[in-house]
Amino acid sequence: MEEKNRQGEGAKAAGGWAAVAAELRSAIGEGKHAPGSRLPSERALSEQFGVSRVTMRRAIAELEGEGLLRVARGSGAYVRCDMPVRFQLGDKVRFSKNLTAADANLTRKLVSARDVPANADVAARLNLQPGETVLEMCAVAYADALPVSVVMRSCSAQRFRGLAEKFVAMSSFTAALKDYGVTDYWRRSTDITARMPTEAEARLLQQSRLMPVLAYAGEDIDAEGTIISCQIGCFASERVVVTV
Amino acid sequence: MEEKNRQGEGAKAAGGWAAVAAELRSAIGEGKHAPGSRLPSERALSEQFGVSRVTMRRAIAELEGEGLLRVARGSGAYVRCDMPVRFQLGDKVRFSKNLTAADANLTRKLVSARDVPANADVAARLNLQPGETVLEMCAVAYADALPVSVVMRSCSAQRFRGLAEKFVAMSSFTAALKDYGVTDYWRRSTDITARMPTEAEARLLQQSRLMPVLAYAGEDIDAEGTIISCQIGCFASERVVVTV
DNA sequence: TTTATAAATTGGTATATACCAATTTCAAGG
DNA sequence: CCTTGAAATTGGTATATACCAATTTATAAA
Repeated sequence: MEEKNRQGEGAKAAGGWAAVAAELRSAIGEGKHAPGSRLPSERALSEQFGVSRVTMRRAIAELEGEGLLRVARGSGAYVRCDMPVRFQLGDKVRFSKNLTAADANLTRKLVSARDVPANADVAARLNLQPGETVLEMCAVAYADALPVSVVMRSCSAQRFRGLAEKFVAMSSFTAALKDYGVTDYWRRSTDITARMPTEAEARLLQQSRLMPVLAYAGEDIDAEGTIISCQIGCFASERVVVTV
Repeated sequence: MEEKNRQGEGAKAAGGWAAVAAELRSAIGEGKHAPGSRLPSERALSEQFGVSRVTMRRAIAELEGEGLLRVARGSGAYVRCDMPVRFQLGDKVRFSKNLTAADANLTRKLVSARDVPANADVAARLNLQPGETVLEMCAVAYADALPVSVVMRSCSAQRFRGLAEKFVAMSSFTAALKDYGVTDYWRRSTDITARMPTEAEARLLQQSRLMPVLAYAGEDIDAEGTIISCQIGCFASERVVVTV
């Protein structure tokens, strides 16, 4: 049926999707594919490299995971122009230039808000009884129109009744919280780890499902040490570097 | 040749690898596959779910990326027993119970050490001239035999000549640095982000290439503010939660 | 019993093919 | 010039099949 696979006796060095990925990676690094430009189609590339489309796709997925490519269905694969170049061909890593979040225009958008009974985890973190009603808000943060984080914020529904509406009106949590007697608040602690995004998160962050996110969880407290809210969210790793 | 694909008219709901992954995820969540136990082979599962082995593999890869499964070539796929359960079927995230790194037995092992000319990035961070020789050491940190991080540490080769040997002998950087007049040192700042591991990193961390790592970069300074070394490394996200 | 070897099992890679779905392109119509 | 809609392009998903590579299991030899 197929031509009796000749894996191993191939002429192309160590063959396989990894070799194809390495070759493509080098070609991009050498400027053979300009940043921002579109790569040839998968079908064309697979022919060019002398492999099947499946193998070609595997190689492309690898580079997408590295942040070198951005793949758009129906359109094509593009060389990322903000060139993170986090990877050096050895086993060393270089970080992208600090995208100065300072001078970026940060905005927030409320995606959803609803009252739900607190589960054990949230109840413990908010010092509430399990089952007590909490206001759960999902918001996306943007830096100059680019989404950088999506966060699920939970707080007592009793104490902060109507907070969601106030936030939408004022477009600021800090301002909205003032109506509840919270003049200032701080982050008590933050837990950070890395994981793959859910489909919803990838969509909200406008990032590939193959790129991980920087996940975090933490609680906000006011001057008296009372817990205001707890947050669980994630940053788009391709656009955010957290400095501690 | 094949039986004319009937995608879309399938009987299995929304069909596709995502549906298979969801079904398998639920089955595991419901305890139909005990933690630590081995799943049926890919070939058996694909038959059981009524999909091709390729599709089955895609679904399994998804769950491996979520940290639910550990896949071992030649052996099988196992349900992870430390069950992180970071994902909740909605769009919420729950964190694993803090693996108390405090009472874990932390050890370090030097993987490699060599003198190399500093590239622009390292030179700038160490306040050296580009091309000046730096000592580049690669070390892996273990918590109770489990690798948790791999780090590439660079420092001036002139000032810290023989540091690698001293570290191996004393098995402690802090102790070894005392021989160079460094009584104490601090972390100036740390940049954190998430990315996929290189093949070498995945091997050293004994983790799947489908699981991301928590990447970091930072510099150590002594009491006078002089830069001692700069580090670029990553944590195994499946085993580490960084608390800030 | 232990060791060495062969066979079976199981995941990993690769090919060819077919069709779906989103996007882009382009020609016709207003 | 703009809009509409068909056609082409391009990535996404799926099947069947074959062979490679690491591991495990069974078997034979010492």
